[in-house]
Amino acid sequence: MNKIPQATAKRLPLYYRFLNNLNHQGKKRVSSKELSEAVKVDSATIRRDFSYFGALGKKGYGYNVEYLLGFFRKTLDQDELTDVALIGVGNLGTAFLHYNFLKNNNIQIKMAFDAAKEKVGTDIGGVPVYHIEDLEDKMTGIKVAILTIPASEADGITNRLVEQGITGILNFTPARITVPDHIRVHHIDLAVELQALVYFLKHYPLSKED
Amino acid sequence: MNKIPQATAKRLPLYYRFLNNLNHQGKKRVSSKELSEAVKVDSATIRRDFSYFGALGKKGYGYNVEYLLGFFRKTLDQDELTDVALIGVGNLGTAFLHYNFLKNNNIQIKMAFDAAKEKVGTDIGGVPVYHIEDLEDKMTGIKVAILTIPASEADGITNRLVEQGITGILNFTPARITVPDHIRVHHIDLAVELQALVYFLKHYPLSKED
DNA sequence: AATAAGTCGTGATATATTTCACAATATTAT
DNA sequence: ATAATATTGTGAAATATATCACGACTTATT
Ligand SMILES: NC(=O)c1ccc[n+]([C@@H]2O[C@H](COP(=O)([O-])OP(=O)(O)OC[C@H]3O[C@@H](n4cnc5c(N)ncnc54)[C@H](O)[C@@H]3O)[C@@H](O)[C@H]2O)c1
Ligand SMILES: NC(=O)c1ccc[n+]([C@@H]2O[C@H](COP(=O)([O-])OP(=O)(O)OC[C@H]3O[C@@H](n4cnc5c(N)ncnc54)[C@H](O)[C@@H]3O)[C@@H](O)[C@H]2O)c1
Repeated sequence: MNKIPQATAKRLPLYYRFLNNLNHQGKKRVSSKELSEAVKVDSATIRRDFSYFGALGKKGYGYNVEYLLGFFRKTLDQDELTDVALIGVGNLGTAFLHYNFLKNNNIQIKMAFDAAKEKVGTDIGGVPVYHIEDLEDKMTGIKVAILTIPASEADGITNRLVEQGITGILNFTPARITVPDHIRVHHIDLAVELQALVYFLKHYPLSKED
Repeated sequence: MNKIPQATAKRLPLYYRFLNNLNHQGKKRVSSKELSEAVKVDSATIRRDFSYFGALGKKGYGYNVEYLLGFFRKTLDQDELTDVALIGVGNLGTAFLHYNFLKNNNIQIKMAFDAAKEKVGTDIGGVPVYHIEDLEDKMTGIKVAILTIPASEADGITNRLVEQGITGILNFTPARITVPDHIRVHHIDLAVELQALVYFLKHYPLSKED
């Protein structure tokens, strides 16, 4: 595809969500300056981001909310549904199941797996929980997994997911898992985020928000 | 302080944790190459990161695990305890309370707040839950907060936190909150992370891990 | 119709981060 | 001892990202 910078790609879902809000509020037009205040991204950065997709706005006017939203809906494939499996129905996994990302987007946790007998067979937030031994049977066709198991289990389960044909993993365990090159892993390391915040507070006082 | 790049600062807690692991395993030395494989960061980047703190290794040898660990312990202020308050004891907040980041570091959730009567007065994972109305009374001295309330409540609570003297917020709500310049906010937007992962899978196939 | 105000899209520039590649040095093997 | 091997620390180059600043165009106002 075209060359959308990764930094831009990471902001797209954010723009999408705020445009959706504006649309629900009945707003018809929006400037990069207004959007900037809402999402806390510099207005020049927003204009640059949008410009990778062509000229979406009008000089002197701004952007048409509905048009922009429709454009991003296509670009972000909001019309295709992506099914996701969640592995590890513990504290964190259970929170995700209750939340379910479905709310206003195109991503849905379709099934969950756990090793504990008492969790298997239940239904949390409308998502069935299967035994981890049934992973290979049940998970056919699912390409994305959320990992919320203990760190010690991460490598073993990852290998099974790779075998099964996964293409993306959102990893909440502190383990840095090893996968073949064609598989994408995003790590969200909550303890590291908290430590980094504290480090910044002590060592970079008064700096601006990030 | 000196000029540690932010990108480097964000990796420090990660290095620290892996060095800790190595130390527990009884390992005495480690090379940037080995560390690179463990944390999935290019070895040149690791050497560059370390070099901001001076010459911590020995050519032809690598790094002494114990020495490096001691160095980072001081640098990351692992000896000072940072107290944190959590606001919003719902699905996500409860998971964090059970986890408590205390486990192997210097950060501790000291108290939690919620608006729901049935949660107030309880004790989750050893952390007392107070009523949100008592925020100003109870929270004296605490400089960091984790926000796990509904998005609609984010602005109001943020203002109260700012009044109370907070300096850092880890915000899990989808709202982009507004704060004065001297306050640092890190957003962790789980829905955005998942959407971004899916976007990358569809539009950047076969690219390497990030 | 003319003027003023607002806003985009983007070339140019600034800043930040990563990676290459190699001299210098340490360790290990013979 | 000597040679072979390993590994750091860093200048230089490459890449990535953010921001400035302004011409061109749109809309609103008089
Ligand atoms: N809870 C948090 O706030 C938090 C914060 C940061 C990181 N994490 C990380 O997220 C992960 C999950 O944390 P948690 O608090 O939910 O832990 P948890 O212990 O509550 O949940 C883990 C779940 O995984 C299941 N499990 C264990 N082995 C399994 C296997 N082989 N296959 C399938 N399921 C298996 C367990 O039965 C349990 O239900 C951990 O790696 C933790 O370090 C959690
Ligand atoms: N749970 C998830 O997996 C998940 C994922 C992504 C984002 N989030 C975001 O995290 C936040 C929390 O999510 P959740 O699933 O835990 O929601 P939740 O509804 O389970 O919990 C919210 C809690 O906040 C409390 N609360 C409400 N108003 C309050 C106030 N004014 N002061 C103090 N407490 C108040 C409620 O009583 C409740 O206990 C939300 O903003 C949500 O969008 C959650």
